[in-house]
Amino acid sequence: MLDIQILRSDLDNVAARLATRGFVLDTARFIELETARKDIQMRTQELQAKRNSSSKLIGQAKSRGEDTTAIMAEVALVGEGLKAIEIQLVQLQNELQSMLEGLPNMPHESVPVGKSEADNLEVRKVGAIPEFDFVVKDHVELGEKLGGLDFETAAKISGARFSVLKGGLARMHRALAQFMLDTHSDCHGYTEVYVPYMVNAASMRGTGQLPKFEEDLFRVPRQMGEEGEQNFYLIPTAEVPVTNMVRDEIIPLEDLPLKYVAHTPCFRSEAGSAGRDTRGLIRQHQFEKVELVQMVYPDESYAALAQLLGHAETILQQLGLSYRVVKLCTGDIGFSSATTYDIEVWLPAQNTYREISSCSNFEAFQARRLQARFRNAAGKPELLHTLNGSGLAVGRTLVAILENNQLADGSVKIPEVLQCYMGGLKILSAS
RNA sequence: GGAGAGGUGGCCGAGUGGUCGAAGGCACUCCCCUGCUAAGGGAGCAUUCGGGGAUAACCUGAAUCGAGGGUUCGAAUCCCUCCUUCUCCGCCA
Repeated sequence: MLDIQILRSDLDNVAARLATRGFVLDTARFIELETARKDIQMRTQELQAKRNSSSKLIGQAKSRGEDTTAIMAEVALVGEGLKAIEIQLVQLQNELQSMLEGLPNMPHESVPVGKSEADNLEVRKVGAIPEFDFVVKDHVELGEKLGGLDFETAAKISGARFSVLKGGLARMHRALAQFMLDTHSDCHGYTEVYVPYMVNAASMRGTGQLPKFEEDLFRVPRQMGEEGEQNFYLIPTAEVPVTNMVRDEIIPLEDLPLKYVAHTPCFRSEAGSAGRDTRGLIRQHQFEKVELVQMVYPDESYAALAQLLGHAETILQQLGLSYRVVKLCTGDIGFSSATTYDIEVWLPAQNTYREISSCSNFEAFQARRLQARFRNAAGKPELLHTLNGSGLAVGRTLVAILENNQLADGSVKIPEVLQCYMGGLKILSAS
């Protein structure tokens, strides 16, 4: 959520910056709502002040044993007027609030202006692209040949876009998550956390998935009390539960930065991407991810983003995978993000780089919704900056290893750093 | 699932209809005192949103005592619904 003060004081500039990401801010509507809000709010508060002071007088008069019927009648009249105008005020504030919640974050000045992913900026390429002297197989073929990847059974028990992993593949999948968790907590200073996979609506709202992106989520209806219904939502990323840990909190300055790593499943309905990546593990309703989350002092958030990106890259380097880092342009960054770097891993069978991590600085955008603050040197609460990034998406990492480490006979070399997680095994073969 | 007790400011903790945004304590900030031990005295110290002011200091209004609704001229205090925490029992991984 953007700071409404900025909208009030610098509306045209905000509109211009949002326009770079293809968002049209209805400035006329904002001004209209804001003007009405100001008027109604002032009138409401005037009446409330009158009621308060009169009620106070009644209290004083009664304690002296005086007659209060006249003044009470007068205040009752004020109360009537108040009821009506308070309803108006609440309506206006709700409209303003939902308009505000619908606005995406403003891109950082350093973000390249562009319309689509075609305009993203390649920052660096790391690692040589592997060459093969045989025709490469994709991960689906490799996995099925190895007997460890089974989409038909997954379709039977759940449906499309689910998978069953078996044997060595299942174990490598687990090994990857362990390796990532251990690396980030032992070497990069993150505290490992275990968190709920279902969260309430307030949490989804806090990190910006709601109200705008409900269609991408899996909702779990839940009967509450007599008639009330209160939904759970399956998390689309660990970002949601982990970042929400600081919702409505004031963190002591000396505790910053907070750095958390969590391994969770992620659930996405992918409503908008029917027909894309229907083959294989690339795009699933359920996948696993090791997520890095930081809450930091505002001045340090860009340094923290660079670090966090490096932490994610370390994993790819240690696995021996080739990748590139891309800075997303204004037209391609996510709703809540001010700056995003994607890490894309090389997939031989697709002959291209594919996203395996996304690292973002949200600045105060999430913190404002979350009321996630710290106490600054002057002792005043101030909004934190929040960041997160995948470190990494486990399923896609598995895909990358299968495809990049394949041998001519369809067996797959296990990266050295994973071998200790796999009982010393060096190679996956059909056996 | 059953029974009971709670949810108040950064923390602890008073407060059962009226000058309470809220006693007291702790922590913190500033000043004074004291040459020295986790000593004493004084002052300040919630958040959010408005209005004024230089988008300062500051002045001023409103809202907020788990959430939402209700009663009332007036609610932290009374009523209703919900959420949540703790204790005991049951059950279970």
